[in-house]
Amino acid sequence: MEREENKIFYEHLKRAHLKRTSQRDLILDVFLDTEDHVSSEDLYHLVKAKDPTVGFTTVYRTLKLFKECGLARELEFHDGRMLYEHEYKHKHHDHLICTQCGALIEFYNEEIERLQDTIVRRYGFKPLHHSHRIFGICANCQKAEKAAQKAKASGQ
Amino acid sequence: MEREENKIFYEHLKRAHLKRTSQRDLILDVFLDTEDHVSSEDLYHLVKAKDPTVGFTTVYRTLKLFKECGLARELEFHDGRMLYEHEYKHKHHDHLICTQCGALIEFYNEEIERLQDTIVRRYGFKPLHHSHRIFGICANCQKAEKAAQKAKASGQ
DNA sequence: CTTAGTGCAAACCGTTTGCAAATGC
DNA sequence: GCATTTGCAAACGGTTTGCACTAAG
Repeated sequence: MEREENKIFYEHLKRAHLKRTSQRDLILDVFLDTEDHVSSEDLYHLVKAKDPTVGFTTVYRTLKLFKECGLARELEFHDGRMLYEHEYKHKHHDHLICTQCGALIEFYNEEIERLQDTIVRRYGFKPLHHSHRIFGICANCQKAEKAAQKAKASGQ
Repeated sequence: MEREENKIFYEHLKRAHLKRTSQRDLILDVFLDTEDHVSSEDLYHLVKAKDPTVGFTTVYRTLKLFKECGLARELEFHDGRMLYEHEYKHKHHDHLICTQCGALIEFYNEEIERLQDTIVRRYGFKPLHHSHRIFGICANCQKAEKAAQKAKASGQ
């Protein structure tokens, strides 16, 4: 199953005089099949399930290649780990991060993006990318918290 | 030289049944004398200059105490290191980060803060704090870059 | 047959912890 | 005296690199 992303990747390899290998092919396929966000570790395990001979280093380095050619976006998770998400044909967005369960909720706000532009202009700053994260408790965890409090109160 | 911050710290210690020590006193004084942003490493060296017997661990742990009592805010720098800045009587702000020289420029935008509120409300998300960083090249580095290009062009 | 990729193991690096000795209360 | 703190050294955990071997072009 050839996707547009495969072509983009192969062209990136050619452009940089890099080689197409079975490992890279597999890692790309597995990455494209993921949803949401994966760590290099996550992806490594998914790949290993299909071919146990692939090493972590290769997965790690291949993710860097995906980043270079615009297939993956790297984002800093709440504990300092890096997560990867699809970038190709995915609109830019930022994240709400639940510090309890780690859930990631994507948001996008045109107005904020516009305001950022006016801010950087004011400082003569040339923006390359940004990371806008709001940390807190997601709706689910709040519900669970309330239920736990209730149980505790009635138990006493 | 007793400052308001000293009182805040001592009260925090008392509240938590923690002890006031000469090390903690020194570390607080040195921290209060810093401007802008320091890493735990930076602060350690500044403290060590005044008292070489103080260990890194103590500085590190004391910074955590400052954070707890609202004297310091911890922020994630561009390479994953943590930086600390004064929080007491300092208005909330976010940062432009120069990926070339590491310069930090503070910005604050009322409108963005307001928009964040409406976003979290939409998701029933309870916000605790946020980190909004715009990475790019600061005005100074852009100038230096242009000068270098010019020099190269005339040299050829 | 030359250049790049792979996988292992080890280095890295800031952060964090276990512990025995020291200190505040 | 008891509980907390200190400073050392070592663990930690994710990331990154050196290197001998393998594979692509």
